[in-house]
Amino acid sequence: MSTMPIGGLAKATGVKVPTIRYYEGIGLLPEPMRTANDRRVYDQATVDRLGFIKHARQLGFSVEAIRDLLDLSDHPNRSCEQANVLAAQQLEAVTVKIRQLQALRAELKRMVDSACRGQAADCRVIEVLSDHALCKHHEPDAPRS
Amino acid sequence: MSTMPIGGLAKATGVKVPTIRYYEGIGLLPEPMRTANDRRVYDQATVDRLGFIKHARQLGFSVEAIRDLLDLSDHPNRSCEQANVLAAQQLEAVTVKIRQLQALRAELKRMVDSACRGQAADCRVIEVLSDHALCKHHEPDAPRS
DNA sequence: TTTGCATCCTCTAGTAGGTAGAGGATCAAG
DNA sequence: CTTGATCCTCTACCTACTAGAGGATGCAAA
Repeated sequence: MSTMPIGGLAKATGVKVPTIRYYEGIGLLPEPMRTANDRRVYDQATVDRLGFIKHARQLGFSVEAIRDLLDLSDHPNRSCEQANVLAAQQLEAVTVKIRQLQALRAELKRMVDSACRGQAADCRVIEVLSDHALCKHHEPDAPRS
Repeated sequence: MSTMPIGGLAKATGVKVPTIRYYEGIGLLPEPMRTANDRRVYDQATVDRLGFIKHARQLGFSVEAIRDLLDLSDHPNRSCEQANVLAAQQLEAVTVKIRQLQALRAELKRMVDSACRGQAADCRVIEVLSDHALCKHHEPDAPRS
């Protein structure tokens, strides 16, 4: 009943077909059963697992972190200490990134607000980019995208 | 006087040596003069140009956008209209990303705040990840890191 | 002068997290 | 029975770099 081909799993979860195969390749999803003609067959458990993965990716967890979280989810009698640690780390990482982006946004906003209508020679945007001293954020690191 | 080898340029700008060669390879930096022994020699103009690139990267501009911005910077009599557009686009992209990350942070915070001390079976973190319905953000797209 | 370490060169491959396409087999509907 | 959608594997591409191999050179101390 609730068995489906890879396209069905894709529709059920909103994860693209090549991405599903990719997750299988890197071991996030187990190798599924196959039909006589080598087509993958999935069940509801895989829908749930892939939903978990998708949600975690949306929250910005790395594939490696997800591997650990799935492992915990697969072994409910283990301590969930590590899940807490991973979540806290991710929260911290997101908080830091927001701060970086806000500094960045402030500088971009100043650039945009003073945008000129003339030639590049007088362009504030170009000028600010040319002279780091003109801007107020002096972060040591670029916000890693 | 102000000519220097690639390591000097790296020190002067804070951009790593392999990254400088990479920028040359993709055409962001012009091919520099060479000594008799094939070593790259840079001048102050390149320091400035690389500073421009670094700053723009810190602001999150893509290499392609930087290519356009450098092109404008190289032709000061062109209209800077496009620089304004690029800056505005980048501002918009950063604004959107901040909003996404804030929604995400809220959900992570809820997860972390309700962290349990027990076994994975009862873990809120695992549970929330397993069931998207438990969370309040229903963004269609993942925040593209 | 020799030793030895830092710096330079080119080239290839790896990173994360996928996406895109080639080339071919198979399924399901009309 | 044919047509179009879906499936298969495999390789290559994406961004923006980073790491390392393998070898040549520069510069300073002993």
